[in-house]
Amino acid sequence: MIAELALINAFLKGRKGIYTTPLKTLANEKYEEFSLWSKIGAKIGISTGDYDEPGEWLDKYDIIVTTYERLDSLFRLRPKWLRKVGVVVIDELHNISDGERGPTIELIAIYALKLGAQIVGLSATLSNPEELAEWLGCKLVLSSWRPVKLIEGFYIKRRSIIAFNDGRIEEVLNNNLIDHIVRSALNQHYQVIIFQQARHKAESMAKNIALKVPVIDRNTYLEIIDKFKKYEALRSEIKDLDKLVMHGVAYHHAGLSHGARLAVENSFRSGLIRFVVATPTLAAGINMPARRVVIYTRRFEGGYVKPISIAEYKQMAGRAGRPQYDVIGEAIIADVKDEGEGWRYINGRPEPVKSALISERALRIHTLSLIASGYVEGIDELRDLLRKTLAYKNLLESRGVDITNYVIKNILPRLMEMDMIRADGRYLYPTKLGLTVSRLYVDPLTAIMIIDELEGIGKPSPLYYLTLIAMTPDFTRVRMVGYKGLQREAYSAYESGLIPGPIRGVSLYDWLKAYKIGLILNQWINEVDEDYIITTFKIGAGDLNLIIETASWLTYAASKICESVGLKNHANELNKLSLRVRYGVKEELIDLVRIKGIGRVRARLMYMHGIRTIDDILNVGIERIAKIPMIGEVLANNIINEAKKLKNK
DNA sequence: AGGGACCGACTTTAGACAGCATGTC
DNA sequence: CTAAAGTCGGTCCCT
Repeated sequence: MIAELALINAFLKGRKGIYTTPLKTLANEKYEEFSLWSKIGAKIGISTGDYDEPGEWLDKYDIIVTTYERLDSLFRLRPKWLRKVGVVVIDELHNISDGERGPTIELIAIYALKLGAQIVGLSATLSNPEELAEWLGCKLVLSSWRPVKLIEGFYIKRRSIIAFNDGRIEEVLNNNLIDHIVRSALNQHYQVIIFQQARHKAESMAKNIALKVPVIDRNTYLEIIDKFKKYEALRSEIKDLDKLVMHGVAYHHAGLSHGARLAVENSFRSGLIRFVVATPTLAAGINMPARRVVIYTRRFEGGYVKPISIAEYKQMAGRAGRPQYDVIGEAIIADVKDEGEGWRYINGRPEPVKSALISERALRIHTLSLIASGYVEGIDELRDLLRKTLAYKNLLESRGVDITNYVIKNILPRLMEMDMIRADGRYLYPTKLGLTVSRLYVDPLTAIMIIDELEGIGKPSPLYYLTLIAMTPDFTRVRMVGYKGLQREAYSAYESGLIPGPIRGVSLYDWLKAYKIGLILNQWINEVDEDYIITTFKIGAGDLNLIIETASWLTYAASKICESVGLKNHANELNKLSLRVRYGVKEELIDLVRIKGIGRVRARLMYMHGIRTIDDILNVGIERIAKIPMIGEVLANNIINEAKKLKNK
């Protein structure tokens, strides 16, 4: 409400407002919510990687909803309308301590301050808001109001009870927590979300629960299956989840396709599904509360098992209680080692957030962007700006270290070696490469790895390019399993020149991972069926999507990077490859797939029926197109119209 | 010979943003 | 640094 007041206040004064969130789904949600304000004439816009409207275009909107990275990218492009921005709202501000994405938030805040905009930071899990408010020059507003009362408790196995913080004790029958939770939920007719910390645990627990729950009625079951079909979950996913939803149970994690996730969320919200076992995907953002939430707290990380943070726990506990239906919500911790730990989760404050703008990677990326976008034109200016960061403040206070020295002595020279930045006395300016890299939103190191590897080699195969981009730091964060057995195969591929060797700084495992990603993408661009790919490579549909998305972005970026340093042949090859990755097609279908309404499957069918170019479509006549399987008259008509449009361009 | 219980070695472990130009099957 | 589940292949025993 406070954020909305600030946005509307700015609008009434003729200023623009920006609302920035960590997730695309959250951005969509806010965009829809804010659309209400069109009643008073405010024009609402959205800008994420999914819907782009290039920088200058957004001028027509009064309130713009973005993701953090998108806003950072907009600030770098410096469209003229930025002058008109009166307020920047940063949602889920605690993310500032996230190692990957926190630095982006920090930079957004700095840019906004530089614009003189009012900043509104929002967070429900922040123990040091005073510190952040002071840094941002904001006034702190605290509120503990919550639409539904939250009661927290934990399971004490030794005594076979759940102890709640309102003093209530709940007996656990047979000392079997999940059995008890399921039984009470069935008796009292409420829904439960269980948070596990590993995908396989979420899946196996969902299967166990399904065994304890009677089959639901057939119509409800069919309704759920319909949703999976409507949202376009893959056949293999429906097959896996079928036996669970039959009992009103499902699992939910990022390995599922977007469609399968939507189907689970939607079925739960409409009460068709009673139990969902999820990983922390459901903790942030998605509006899917339940009367009861059960939380497992142990996660394997960095070589051993450790408990999740209080902040993470609070984030998940916050899912308990549905505003329209419940008077209270209950969060139950399932696996504390003793009572002390239980109370620490319940009564403890979330860990104070600290700046993450201290890693070499983050500083490299953002130092380049500051100079490339012209916010900083000299060393002294750079130093002044860095002194405004939270990182500067945190490091000076905790260790007496001045981070600006590190940037100027280590990061800056490295960027100059990469020939992305040049200095003229104390004046700093970007090279063409530096400018390109910053605009493409890639890590400078990614660009250097690509250039170094491709310089001086001829025309490698798609697999070579794909393995290369999969090795870059912008890609290695993608999860991948089952690559250890590929060592021998990878070496022989390397020896026959099919793939690049491990580039300096890339570990053996990252190289093998890259090879497996290369193999997967190579299948994808050769039109192998999605279901077949995920089964043979043992990855989730969601994982495949992430790989495709990332590869499509990075092949495009690689193409532009090659172009900027005169590697023209590679630029052309990579450009073609990026289209092939985006659509999952062989080269001969690139022309057809440009048409709205035609993807990889229909394009192949048309090709087999002798329609191979846009000209063919315009020449053969509607009957022949409508006769092709999966294409009817309506679609054929649309296809012809779209082809005409493309032809006239 | 075939089936199944059992055992030990080995593998794996959360999430999700970004370019560009417009929809997919 | 505080683990646990699944997979795979082999062995042993019974029918």
